[in-house]
This record gives sequence, structure tokens and C-alpha cells, in this order.
Amino acid sequence: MQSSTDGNLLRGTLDFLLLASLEHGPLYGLRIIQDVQQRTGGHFNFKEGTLYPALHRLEKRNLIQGETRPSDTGGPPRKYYHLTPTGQTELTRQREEQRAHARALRPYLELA
Amino acid sequence: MQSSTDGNLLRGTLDFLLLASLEHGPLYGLRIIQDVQQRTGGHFNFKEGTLYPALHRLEKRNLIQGETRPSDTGGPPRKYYHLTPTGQTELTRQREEQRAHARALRPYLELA
DNA sequence: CCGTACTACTTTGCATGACTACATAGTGAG
DNA sequence: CTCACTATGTAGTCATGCAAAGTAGTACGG
Repeated sequence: MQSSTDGNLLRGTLDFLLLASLEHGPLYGLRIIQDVQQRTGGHFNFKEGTLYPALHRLEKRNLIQGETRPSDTGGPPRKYYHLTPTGQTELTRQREEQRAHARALRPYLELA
Repeated sequence: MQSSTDGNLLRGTLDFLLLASLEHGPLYGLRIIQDVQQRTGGHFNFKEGTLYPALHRLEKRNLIQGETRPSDTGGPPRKYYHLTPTGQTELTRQREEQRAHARALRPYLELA
């Protein structure tokens, strides 16, 4: 499991997080996990069994594309993923969807 | 399907919406759907096949409790659900969880 | 070389839960 | 009796997050 989130809350957000992580340049798998952890103050920390299937899913949908490169710090080669044009479009769409979701939820979060 | 939301986004939010709907007094199933629709400006509108199993799930966890009452407008009897003390506690917990989720997501929603 | 450690990616199997579609039933009108 | 409307219920399907285990590549100590 992850530290802070119920798995159900990650659903429908994971793909968005991955796409958004690649928005400013290619990253490889394990690096994405660290990236998301940092940017969310440790809130999201999923494991490889969550990450890699998701990446493959996105690649199959042609939203991202992977490219294997040798590691520069020693270690096995890394698979760097970058957004495709379709992926960028989808990211924009999902960002708006996330915003709408947050907006719709707001009345339920205020007050007790 | 629903109009605005991807089903995955509803996951982990549905139970919270239901609990929150009952916070200010008992409601019956179909009425909850209308209630949520209204309070979210039509964003969430799930169907009976989504609602009832969720209600049963919550009742099995003793977070809500149902009570059948005759309809006051004609029609079949209605099952009014109300929060149990445990349910109220759980609602508070989930509300904080939702807030944390929204907070963690914020950096990804800003800017392009 | 060999064993160990670390990094990186992959896969299997499972459990959860939203959705579609359909089923059941109470009530009142005509 | 039949039709329409309301209300609750459920079976089957599908997507997907997760734990756990496996496979490699690289470097280093001996």
C-alpha cells in the first residue's frame, strides 16, 4: 500500500499524475515515483507494481512513448518516457477534469 | 455512465458523498442521488446500480443504518438511511482524507 | 571470477468497486 | 387490469491498484 492514500483515491488520478510528470521532459519509471512523492509532500507513494502496468497502459494508448537509454550512474538501462502530442492533449483534458472534480467536491469539504 | 465524471474518479469519493449526504438528516436512495446532483451542479450523477450496492456496503460496515418507511407521496416504501456514530467518525476521517488529496494534487492543477 | 548489493524493469494473481442492464414490487389512475 | 411512475435490488462485466516475486544489468570486495 501507500502511506497516505486509500487506493481508491488514486484511481483516475494515477494516469494524470504520470502524464503530468512527463510534461516537462522525459523521465524513467523509478524517477517518476520519486518525482511524484516530492511534489506531493510524500502523499502519493505507489510501488512498481502500480507504476509499470500504468506506464504500459499509457504507452499502449499512444499517450506516452518509451526509449531505453543506458544509465549514467551505473546500473541497468532505463526506459525514459516522453509525452506524445496525443498525450499532451489528453493531459490537458484530464487536468480540466481534475479541476472540475475538485470544484464539485468543494461544498462537501467545507465546514463540518 | 454519468455525465461528467470518469468512473475512476468517483471511486474513493462515492462513499464519502453518501456519508456526507446523510450528515444533516436521513435520506432515502433516489433522494440521495438528486441531492448530490444538485449540490455538485450536476457534476455527479450516478445510477441506481452504483448507489444501492454502495449503500449496502456502508450499512454492512455499520456506518449507516436503514429504516423502511411508507412513502408520503404515494409509491413504494422508501428506505431512509441515517449515519451511525461510527459513520459520523468515518465521515470526519474521510473528509480530512479528501482535503489532503486535494491539497496534494494542487501543484499539478496549477499552470499549464 | 564469485558473491553481494543496488538499481531498474516486468509479471502474476487477486480484490475491489463502478457500470450496464435487467428484475421485482408498491401505488394510483383510467 | 393495465399502464406509468417510483423505488429498491442484483448479476455479470471490466478496469485497475497492489503485493509479491522474478529477471537483469552494473559495480565492488575478496
